[in-house]
Amino acid sequence: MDNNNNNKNINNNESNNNKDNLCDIDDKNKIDDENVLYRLSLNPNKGGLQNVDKEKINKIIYEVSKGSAFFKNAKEKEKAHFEKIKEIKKKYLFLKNQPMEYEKQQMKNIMNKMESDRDLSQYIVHVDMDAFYASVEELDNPELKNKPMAVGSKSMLSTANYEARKYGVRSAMPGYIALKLCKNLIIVPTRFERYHELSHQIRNIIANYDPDYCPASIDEVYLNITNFLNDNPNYTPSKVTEELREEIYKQTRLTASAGIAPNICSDMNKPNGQTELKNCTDEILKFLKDLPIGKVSGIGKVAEKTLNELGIKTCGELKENMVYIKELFKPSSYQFLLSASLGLGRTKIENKWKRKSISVERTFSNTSEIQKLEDKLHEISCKLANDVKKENLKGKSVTLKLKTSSFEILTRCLTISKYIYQQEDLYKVGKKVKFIYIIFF
DNA sequence: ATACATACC
DNA sequence: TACTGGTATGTAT
Repeated sequence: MDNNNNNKNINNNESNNNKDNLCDIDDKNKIDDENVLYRLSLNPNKGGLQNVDKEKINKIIYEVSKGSAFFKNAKEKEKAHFEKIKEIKKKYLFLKNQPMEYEKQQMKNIMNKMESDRDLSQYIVHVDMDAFYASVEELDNPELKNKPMAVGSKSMLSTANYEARKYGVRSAMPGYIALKLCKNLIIVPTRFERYHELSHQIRNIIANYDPDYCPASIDEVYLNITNFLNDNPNYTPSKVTEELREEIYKQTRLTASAGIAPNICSDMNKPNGQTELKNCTDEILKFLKDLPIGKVSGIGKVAEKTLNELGIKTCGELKENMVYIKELFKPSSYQFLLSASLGLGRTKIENKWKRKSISVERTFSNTSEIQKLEDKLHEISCKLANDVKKENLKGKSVTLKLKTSSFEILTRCLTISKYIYQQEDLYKVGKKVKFIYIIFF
């Protein structure tokens, strides 16, 4: 959903006060609140909120959050990450002083090989609905259209309409903070059934262009229009995409944005409307050169910061530094970053999704009363048994997750010898999962 | 196999 | 008053 969009837009422009100077390791021994705010996507320096009084908004957000347990927890995590970064930086400085001639040549070979394997034959489109939940609510209640409105609750918002965004309200923001920013904000509760209904409708339209489309979330789909283009030679990729978006609008009165690219690097960024990246290596590399790494799907706040601290801010810089990345990161991270730096994604769209887990979680007010906790366990085991039954599933590994009042997450897992699916069994195993241990230690 | 962190929407 | 909920994957032990 647009969660991601908002976060990704808050990217690092010139605002980084760390100067990514590799010699200032010791100066940066302290974690200031600004770092924590960035971790929470609330960095006062970063934008993403056009035409708004950023300073005022960020001040309000900071004032509301700073003393909270939530903020403290984030600060602890930030500290831990900072220690990790220090280690990586040390190694990096060492490597920078090595000639690395052999490794550099090797990296060139690897990249050349990957470049020659690049598949430019496919046209992949990524379709993403605009402010989906909020747009659906406006659709069903047009009175909301010109008023600041968000979908969710006082605890958490899923998405906000554009009117609300003017005030700095956005997805993944607690509703009570949003209300501080915009006291007239209307908060509408979620209606998942309705969103799913429309999601279905939209997918049916998309199926006309690629019956093997792949849903990425409730409001996002990948499709391969190569066959459609072959069957309809009078179309261009952007014409297909335009028509597809128009068709969605005609049938649902909802708008969508889309990216067109030769592989799934189209999930790198999604501005409004549609953007086409031509099936041409030079175009791709040009596009990537100045693309902030944080825009890459799969690089979140933490990885972005780690790389930024190494002086790597764009995919172009990432590509130049891959020799070092190979040494500094674990193999799978290295592989991922290498592909990202070259703008290589999957060229095939697989929609044979198989679920690997199913879960239910609920947040409740602080308590250490054993009875209340057991009641909660009962409640979630009922919901879980219900969901499991609906999908005709069974499993033999049960994980219990507990969030403390200080926002620490504890998990304990128990794998048993036979598959279970009934509520009573789920509850029993849930209780066995070192439950007492979690609570008291 | 288990615990925890990160990422995405 | 109040910072979600669901799924996947990576990393460390």
